[in-house]
Amino acid sequence: MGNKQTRKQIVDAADQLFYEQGFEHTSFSQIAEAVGISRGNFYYHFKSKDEILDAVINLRLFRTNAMLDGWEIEGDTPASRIRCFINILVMNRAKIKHYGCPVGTLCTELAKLDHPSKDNANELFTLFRTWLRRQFEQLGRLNDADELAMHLLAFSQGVATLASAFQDEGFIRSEVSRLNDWLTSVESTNNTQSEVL
Amino acid sequence: MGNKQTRKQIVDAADQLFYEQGFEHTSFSQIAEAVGISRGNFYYHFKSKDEILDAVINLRLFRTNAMLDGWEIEGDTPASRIRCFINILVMNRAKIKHYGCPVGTLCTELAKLDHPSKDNANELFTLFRTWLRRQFEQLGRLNDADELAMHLLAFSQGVATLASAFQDEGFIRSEVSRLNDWLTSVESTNNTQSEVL
DNA sequence: AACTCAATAGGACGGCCGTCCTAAATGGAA
DNA sequence: TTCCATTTAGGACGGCCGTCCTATTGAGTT
Repeated sequence: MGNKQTRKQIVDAADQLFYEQGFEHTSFSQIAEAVGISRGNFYYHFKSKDEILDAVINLRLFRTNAMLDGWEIEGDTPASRIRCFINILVMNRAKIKHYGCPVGTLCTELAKLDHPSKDNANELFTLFRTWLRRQFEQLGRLNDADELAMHLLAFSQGVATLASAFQDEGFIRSEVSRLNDWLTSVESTNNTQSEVL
Repeated sequence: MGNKQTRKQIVDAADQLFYEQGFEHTSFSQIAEAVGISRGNFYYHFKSKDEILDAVINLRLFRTNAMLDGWEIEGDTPASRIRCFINILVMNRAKIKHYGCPVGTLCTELAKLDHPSKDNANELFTLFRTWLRRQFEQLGRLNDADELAMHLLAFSQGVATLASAFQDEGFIRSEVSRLNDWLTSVESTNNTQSEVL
């Protein structure tokens, strides 16, 4: 069932449009135009718009998992792996300036819509949280690994939100520099001591 | 022109609905029902939905200004005034858990819609930024007052976003406690030294 | 009581939305 | 070539949207 090629194109186009314009604001016509297919043909591949959303979220979950797995190989120390995470802010700074964080903005929108798929979207956050927690545990912070993970996650979110509001890529760079200093200080302290954020 | 009473009711209802459901997702019918007037009567008070949005943003700007002015009187030291800001996270934790930060979520939505009023909404952030910067200056941090203001603003945003995604009020409390510790450390260092966040 | 004008109710309008239906095209298997 | 299942195009549908129009209400003035 379903031409996998076309289906993939639809999900990719929806993924991008949902990010740039939001889920609700994106119409079938726009996705159809982006893919180059007719509007009516949609319902051969998906029964509803919500089903496309689920496919987009699953795609993002898959990509995120792959990215995190890649960092496990790439970084040879827990700290360097965490720096991979911190660096996505810099790497994606142009898009973040325009559209904010793909995870945060989607979760925020679905929460306001009280959308059935909002928990699926929140799972994206959980993915990062769990992964970061494991890195901090490997760093020796057994007692507060989850706290540090949430802390880092929260601050990244805030940086993305403000960078978008103030249209300021420089802010991303300077705050990432701060974050790296913070991580260095976390590395050099034992796990009973609590850093000042 | 315009019954000020009804107009105020419309703006108040829209303010709340825009916060809880988002701007785009809120319809005239919903606002009309909330106020208890007919849908057609709207256009006597406002020419368009965008005009209501502008009125809502102006209302929020006014309220924010009043709140900040109040804190200037309430807090007798710059640090205690900043703690007023930090504390709104705790005070509004129930609503934040459900709907996120009213400023951040609105700015994010309008940015995605590329809405003409997005700059007006961003002015809400600027209000906080400028006020916080002044407090940090009065704290003696002349060199990095704006940086500290943005830093605090960003982190508050992130806390609100994650608290909403994970439906976790406890996270707000613990991160606010961290923020207060951070502020204490900022107080006790001179302005040439940069804290680790 | 007659008049005025701000304020309201209610519905008409064109448009786009998500959804659904059906006929046509496509392309590999027999 | 014929057949059949997959895939596509295109339009119909009901509904809600934001917008606009007009008749009516109602309170205050003279």
